[in-house]
Amino acid sequence: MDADAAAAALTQAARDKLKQTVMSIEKLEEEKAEVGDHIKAVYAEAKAMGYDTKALRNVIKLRKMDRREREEADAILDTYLLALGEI
Amino acid sequence: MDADAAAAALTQAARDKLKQTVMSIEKLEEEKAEVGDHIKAVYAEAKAMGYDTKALRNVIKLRKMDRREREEADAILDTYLLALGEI
Amino acid sequence: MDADAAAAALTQAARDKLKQTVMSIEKLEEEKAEVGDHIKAVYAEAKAMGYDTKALRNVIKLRKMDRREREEADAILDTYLLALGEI
Amino acid sequence: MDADAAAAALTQAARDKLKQTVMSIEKLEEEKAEVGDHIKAVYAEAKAMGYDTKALRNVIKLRKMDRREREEADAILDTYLLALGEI
DNA sequence: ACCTCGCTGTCAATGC
DNA sequence: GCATTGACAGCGAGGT
Repeated sequence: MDADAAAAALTQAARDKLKQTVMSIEKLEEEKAEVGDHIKAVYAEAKAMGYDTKALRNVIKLRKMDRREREEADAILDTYLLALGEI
Repeated sequence: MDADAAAAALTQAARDKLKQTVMSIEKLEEEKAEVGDHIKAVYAEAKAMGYDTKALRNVIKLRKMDRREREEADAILDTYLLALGEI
Repeated sequence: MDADAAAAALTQAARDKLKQTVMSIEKLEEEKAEVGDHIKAVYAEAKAMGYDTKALRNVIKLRKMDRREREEADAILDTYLLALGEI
Repeated sequence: MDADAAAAALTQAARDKLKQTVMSIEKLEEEKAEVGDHIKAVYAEAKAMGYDTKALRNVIKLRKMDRREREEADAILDTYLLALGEI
C-alpha cells in the first residue's frame, strides 16, 4: 500500500510539515490568481469606459521600466558614493 | 507643450479617472509580486528543510490538474442536470 | 495492438506525412542547438581572451533593443509616409 | 568624448577583436532565430493539414527524452566497459 | 556545490 | 475562431 510506503519514507512530523507546506503554497497561489483576476477586472472596467487598454498597458509598462531604471541609477549612485566613502 | 495636448484631448475628469486606474493597477501588480515573493520564500524554506523542491512543484501541479479536472467534470454534470431540468 | 490502432486512425499517407514532419522538426531543433552551442563557444573564447562576458551580453542586448526601436521607428515613418501618399 | 575613453581603455587590436566577436554573435543569433522561424513554419504547416500541434509537440518532447535516456544509458554502459577494460 | 539569473518553451488573453 | 502577443514557470548555464 502506498500509504505504508509513505509512512516508511517519512516520519509523521515530516509528513505533517509537507502537508502544511503544500497547503500554504496552494493558498498563496490562489491569492495570486485572485489578484490577477482583480487586475483583469480593472482593465475591463477601463475598457468599458472607453479607454484603449493596449495604450493603458503600455503606460503601465513604461512606468515600470522608468521605475526600474531609476532604481538601477540609484544603485549605481550608491556604489559610487560607497566607493568614495560618502555613505 | 505636452500637458496642453493632454488637456485638449481629455477632460479633467477623464484624466483623473485615468490616473486612478493606473494607480490601482500598479498597486495590484505590486501585491501580486509580493505574493509571488512569498511563494518563493515558502519553497526556499522547504528546500532548507531538505525537501526536493522540484518534486514539491510537481505535487502542486498535479493537485491543480486534479482540481481542474474535478471542476470540469462538475461543470459537465451541471450542464447535464440543467438539460434534464434537475436543477 | 497499438500499431493497429494507429493504422485505424490514420491513413498510410497521413502517417508518412506525420513521420516526415517529426523528422524535419527534429532536424531543425538539432541545428538550432548546434548554433546555440556555437554562440556559447564564442562567449567562452571571448572570456578566455579576458573580456567580461556579462558586459558583452549587455552590449548584444542593447544593440538588439536599438535595432528593434529603429525598426519600429521606420515602421511608424512608413505609416506616415503612406498616409501622406509619399510611397 | 566616449570614443577617447574607449581609445584609452582598449588597444586598437582589442577593439577590433571585440567588434568581430559582437558581429559573430549577432550573426549566429540571427541564424538561430531563422531556424526557430523555420520550426514554427513546420508546425504551422502541420496544423494547416489538420494535425494537433500540441500532441505533435508532445511527441517531439517524448522522443527527445527517450533519446536522452538512451544516451545516458549508453554513457553508463561505456563507463562500465571502460572500467572493465573492455574498450 | 549552491545559488542566482537569463533563456526558452508553454499557456492564456486580446484583437482581427 | 484563429493568429498574434504578453505573462509565467521550468530549465540550464555561469558565477561565487
